[in-house]
Amino acid sequence: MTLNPVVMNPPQSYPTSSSTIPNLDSTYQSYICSNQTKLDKKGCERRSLTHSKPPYSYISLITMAIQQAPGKMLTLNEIYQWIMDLFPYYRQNQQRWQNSIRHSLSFNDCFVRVSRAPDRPGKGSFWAMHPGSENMFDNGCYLRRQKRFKLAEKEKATFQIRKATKQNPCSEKEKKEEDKGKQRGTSAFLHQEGMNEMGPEGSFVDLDVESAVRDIHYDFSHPFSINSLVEAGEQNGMVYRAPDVDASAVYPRFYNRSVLNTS
DNA sequence: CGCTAATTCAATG
DNA sequence: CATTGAATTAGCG
Repeated sequence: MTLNPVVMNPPQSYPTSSSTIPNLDSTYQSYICSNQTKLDKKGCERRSLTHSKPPYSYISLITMAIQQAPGKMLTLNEIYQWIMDLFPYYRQNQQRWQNSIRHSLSFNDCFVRVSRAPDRPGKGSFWAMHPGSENMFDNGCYLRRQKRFKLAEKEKATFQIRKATKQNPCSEKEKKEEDKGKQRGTSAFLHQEGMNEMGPEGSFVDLDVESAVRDIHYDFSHPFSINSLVEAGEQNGMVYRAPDVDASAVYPRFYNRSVLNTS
């Protein structure tokens, strides 16, 4: 899955409608631009639009969260946290959007639940990307994908990730714990079975979670990837700096909604 | 405008 | 926390 397609140069002009959002990067830049505090005609400081709704679908947000994770898998709460840390908008109405996140995780085949192995106790299971969903956003990060990633009923019923062991840390914290521990050993694997007509080899396929989940060619080192942008933001004290543009012209929908919600 | 992806409400385990 | 359904909203070709 590549959320940040081949756009080496940031757009000189920003999209004027949601239908022209080319990819995650310019989308993010535009979003940041729309969040700049402005002064209204009376010179009064208008509420910062930091809380405007991010131009990403829940599918995109979840995918980004999981991909930026060292272990390429996160627990529900870690996903919530990542989203809230990056987008202030989601610090509000948590009950509503978090329910939507849960619905997305369960409903979309691109997300697979990874149950915890005995050696990694904790609350809730992990969520990872299905290995076959890597090209979901190849045509750019749209609010809506062209096609939904859907598994055949056959595969859906038999495919599942069995366990997440310490070989698959999902956070920096756990990563450290793992480091002082040992390396290979317990089995973490993708488990597929039931395809009897495929013979012994095909009827039971074990794939290492590490290769199946972690080694998907994510490309987040791209200079304009969201991660790079986020890092840049953090280095600037989370003070997003962007060209001065008219936010309402970029994302009128988000802009207006935010204004209406101003409290 | 039509198709269908995404979001929301919410019941149930 | 996870799954599912039904109804509604809303991107995008």
